[in-house]
Amino acid sequence: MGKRKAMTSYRSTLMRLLDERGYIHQVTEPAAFDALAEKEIVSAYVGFDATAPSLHVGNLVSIMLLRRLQQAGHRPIVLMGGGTTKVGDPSGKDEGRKLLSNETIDANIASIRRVFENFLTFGEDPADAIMVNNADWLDTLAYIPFLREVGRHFTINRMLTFDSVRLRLDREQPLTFLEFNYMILQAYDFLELSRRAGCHAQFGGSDQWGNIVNGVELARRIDGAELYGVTTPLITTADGAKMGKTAQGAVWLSGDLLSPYDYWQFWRNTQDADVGKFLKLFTDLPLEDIGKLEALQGAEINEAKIVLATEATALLHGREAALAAEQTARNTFEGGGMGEDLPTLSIGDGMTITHALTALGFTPSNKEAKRKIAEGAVRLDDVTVNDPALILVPGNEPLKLSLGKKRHALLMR
RNA sequence: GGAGAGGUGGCCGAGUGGUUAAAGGCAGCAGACUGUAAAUCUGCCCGCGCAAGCGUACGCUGGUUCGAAUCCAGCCCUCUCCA
Repeated sequence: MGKRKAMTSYRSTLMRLLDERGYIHQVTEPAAFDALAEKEIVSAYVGFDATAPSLHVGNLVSIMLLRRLQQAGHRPIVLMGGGTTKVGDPSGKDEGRKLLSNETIDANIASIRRVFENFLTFGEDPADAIMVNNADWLDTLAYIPFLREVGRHFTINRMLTFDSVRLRLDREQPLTFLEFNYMILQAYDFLELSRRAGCHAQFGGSDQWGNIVNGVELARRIDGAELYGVTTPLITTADGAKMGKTAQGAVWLSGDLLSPYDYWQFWRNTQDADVGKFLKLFTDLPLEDIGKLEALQGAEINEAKIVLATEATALLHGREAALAAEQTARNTFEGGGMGEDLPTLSIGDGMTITHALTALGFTPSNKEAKRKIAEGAVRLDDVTVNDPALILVPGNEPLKLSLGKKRHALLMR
């Protein structure tokens, strides 16, 4: 069963790479999987649910894990959860979320899949990534045959002990039979991918350990297949919070939902204590370079954060966009000036400062904008504004509107 | 189907007729200090409006009352135990 990463010396390129960069939390059979990865091209998958039109940084560890897999010469499989999303993962959530329509799920998948093209190479070669959708096999399952083939391998006794389920029961919150089936379907996915695509392993976050082990056991019982599971540590910030929240909400990977500049800023604001860890996980920089960067002390660590921000942004949005974001940030924060990558707002012939702040998304409401002005947090071209009724009039040069130290925008006609 | 408990702002959770836009905590935002860090301290934290003011809000719908999150009725939903 689950062993902590007891092994100190993996032999395969893959496992060494994963281990030294901090991706490994638990492995089902470390020695056997290590040996497999040394001897042949391994296919491994990560499942992604389609509950939103974009993935977010919380998914990034898994995505990077697939990237490492490919870098080590193996084959990543991206599983889109078109089928499982219709059921809903009960873990973590307090209550079952509202059911998404099939149309929404399909649209989400279409929107999500583009992100992977930035991190993985898809194609026909042995180590090229492929993408599959579990709706392809889940949607058409026949209930009774499925129960007889798969359902009989699951005991309720054991299912009730899983965190995702127990949490709900302990808190006396509802758990529907629909959601209760999620773990069975996910286990079945693993079996199905083993059969269809010769998949050897499943990766996932540490919260997926139970689900992954279920799949491993199911495939062994039904097919006698030897499958493996690897989980990543839950990535938290140094003070224990789950990473991935900003003022505007989740840190989306889609550029439509979060601009490259804002994405760059997210990484730039990393805590000191996390810089090394993040560089290893979220950039391709060699470990020697990372070692030097994380050794920087005091204010110098900011240079390491800039490298982190630029490298991480380059992976997702391309180097050009990353460098543009970096340049804008340098101009804005270090030069007291501005940069063209800042968010812009067209104010037409004039607009009150309150409305401009809200239109930019800096404040959630006009009321909040007024509060911020009253608090002295709002500046126009670096001069504090006191009048919430101030009307902004466009000039020849764009005006720089700032909220707090971090959020800046350009206003133009 | 029966008995009991319960549904309050992003979350947790007080509140049982007016002083309640609703205690407290968490999360969040801003200010000070800094390094676009952490920690700490301070302020803010439903919306619209320049403002006066207005509008929404305590599961839903009606009712009682000058006045309801608070009382009454019906309904919906959840949990626990029983069948």
